[in-house]
Amino acid sequence: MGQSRTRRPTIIDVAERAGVSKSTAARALAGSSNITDETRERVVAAATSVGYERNHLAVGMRSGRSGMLGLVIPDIANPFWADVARGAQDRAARAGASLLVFSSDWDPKAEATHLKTLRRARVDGAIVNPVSDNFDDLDRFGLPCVFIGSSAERFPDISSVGSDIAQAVRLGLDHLVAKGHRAPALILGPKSRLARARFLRAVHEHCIERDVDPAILAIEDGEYTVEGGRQAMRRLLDRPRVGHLAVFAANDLMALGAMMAVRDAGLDCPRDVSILGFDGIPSGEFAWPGLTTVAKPGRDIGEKAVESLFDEIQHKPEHRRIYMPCRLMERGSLADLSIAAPQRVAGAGRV
Amino acid sequence: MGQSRTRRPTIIDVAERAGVSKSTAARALAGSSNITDETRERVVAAATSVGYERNHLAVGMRSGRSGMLGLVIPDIANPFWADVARGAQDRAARAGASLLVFSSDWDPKAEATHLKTLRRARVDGAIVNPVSDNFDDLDRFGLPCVFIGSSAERFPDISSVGSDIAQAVRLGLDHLVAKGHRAPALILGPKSRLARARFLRAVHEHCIERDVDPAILAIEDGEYTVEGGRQAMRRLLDRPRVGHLAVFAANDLMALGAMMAVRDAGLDCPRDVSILGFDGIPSGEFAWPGLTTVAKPGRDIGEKAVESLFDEIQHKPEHRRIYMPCRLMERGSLADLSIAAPQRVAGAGRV
DNA sequence: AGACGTCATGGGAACGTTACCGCACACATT
DNA sequence: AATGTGTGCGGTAACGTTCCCATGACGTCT
Repeated sequence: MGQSRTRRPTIIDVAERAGVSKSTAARALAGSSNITDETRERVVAAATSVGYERNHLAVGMRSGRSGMLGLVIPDIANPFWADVARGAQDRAARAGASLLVFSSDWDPKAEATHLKTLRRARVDGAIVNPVSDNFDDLDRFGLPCVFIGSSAERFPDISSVGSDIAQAVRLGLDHLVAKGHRAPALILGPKSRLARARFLRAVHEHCIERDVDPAILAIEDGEYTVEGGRQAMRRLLDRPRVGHLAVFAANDLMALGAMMAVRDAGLDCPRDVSILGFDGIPSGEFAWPGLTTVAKPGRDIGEKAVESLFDEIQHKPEHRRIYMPCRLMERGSLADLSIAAPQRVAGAGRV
Repeated sequence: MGQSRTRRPTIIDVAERAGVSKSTAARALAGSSNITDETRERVVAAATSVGYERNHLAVGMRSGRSGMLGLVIPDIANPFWADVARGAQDRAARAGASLLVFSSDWDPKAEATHLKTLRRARVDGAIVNPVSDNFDDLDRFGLPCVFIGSSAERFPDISSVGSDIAQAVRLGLDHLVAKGHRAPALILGPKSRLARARFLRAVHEHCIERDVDPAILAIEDGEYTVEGGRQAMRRLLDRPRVGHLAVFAANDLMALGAMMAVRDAGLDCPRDVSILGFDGIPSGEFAWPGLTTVAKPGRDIGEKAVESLFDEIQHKPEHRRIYMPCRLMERGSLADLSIAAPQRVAGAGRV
């Protein structure tokens, strides 16, 4: 209460109170080496009685390990990345480490600044969703690093954790086929993003396995936003088509935007148009109809990234590249053509 | 590239390269005191040439200031808290500080653990959404602290930042009245939560000012979740009523749950039931109809909390208690009875 | 019984930084 | 010419911890 402004007790205070040297006190508190039980108990008692708490700054300076990890993601306010952060945080806490979180806003300059801050703070390592193409600085100072997200593929030398896009796309397309949609239209992200290419490649592979010509698939691009999805869907609806339209969007926000565009056009989802999303953000649950989507394991990615980073810090790079499996969240945005009317299958795919 | 495993350069390396003592090097790098321009330039050149970066751990140990702040919130994966975290993070970064984020999951034990970790990490101060009623430990070690959220009111001695519930409720009720709903039903949180009492008190005051008897308002409780709101709405719909029903939910998730319950009952929002939320989470935008809500300024709260914490750290407690204004986000979940049919006003409120 | 190993403990250095003090020199003042 | 004043710089201590080595006591083996 009143003694707020006094100095925090150090190990020397503990040692004095226990009547031993600081070396002995340190040993007793560390728990391990040669110490009489009696001495250890006395030191521990002294420590709790003065309210001693080990100074991690000093430990870090002495040992070269700060016990802190850095996390640089585009935006902590984005639900997916918040989920990643949560997973990373929990995993780090379980190992007694703390997490320094920074948002780069997809800005390479901000990213560089944050990385500099992390190095100055002497974090033991960093997890980064890379925006910039240039990571010389990271290499130069030897900051152990693990990348997350699709863009990590640009850096083959660095360990990374991401979602298994191939498996996710397969999951989504299999589900579409099961519901009677053989050749869905695609709403993809901007051509500049690497994630787009990976997504498209996975779709192609799947189509070829199923003897569907990938070329017949309708494709529209847009920004990875609600508005981007809305506009892409609008263009899709403007195209000539027969029967039911199924759409696979590369991102939940786009899928939700697409849903809005369907409504704007006076059509009904899922009666006239089926929509499948990709991400698994909570908002999809509240849309009407609920958005069926392929959910990325954000939290698991965060956890695995931390584990991978620990390996990296200890110089045992067992796994260079980890892909986490996604799972399907079935809600109401897909019509089931296989039961209701098995004869009239997806628009462009047949006839 | 190859020189990864070499020791990071210290100020001594800089000093040697510049041909000065480390004191001089430190002075030159600090920028301030008596130094020839020529010497300073030489030191700065040496620093950049060896890639020197000041070790914050050492600085922290020497100065007693770690340059880090702690943030303990219920859940970083909750959109509102993520928004708070984002604001705090940005504000801290602007001041050259880093933020350590922890999620307590509304668990007092986890909260205590996180606070202990923060003290050990020697953060300069902490921002906490308090779960526990017992903060003796905080006082005892004199960790500068700022509280956020409604529950902060339990601790009158500690600075706090929160949303202005009274103003928010007034905003919501005024809007309801403007749309022709004089006496809305309320969906509130559990009786144990302080936020509930504050919300209800604000409603009462507003009603009395408007000559409406608060006792006539229908009230249902529930957990602050989608399911809680759904069940509360179900009970509300089971009650006898006349005409249009308007509902003010104390939380957006509950409001979305209520919306689902309306749909489950075969009714239409906003035709049969109007729903007003409170929080401003992004999901409200994607619901159908879009959720009209009173939005809390999460980001601003985070920023203000950091500023307040800086004041606290420097022992100038100018403002002990800050309430941030909320704003109305109008979307589609409220029927406008004032135009369409001004004669048949809200159910229980009249006649 | 003497040499040696084991074990609990104490003393000191080191991590990288900054604050303080002191020294030497230049210049202005009496 | 002797004294004060200011300025640029170097030396050293200190922050709190851990690690290494030295010391002394005790027990064991030949």
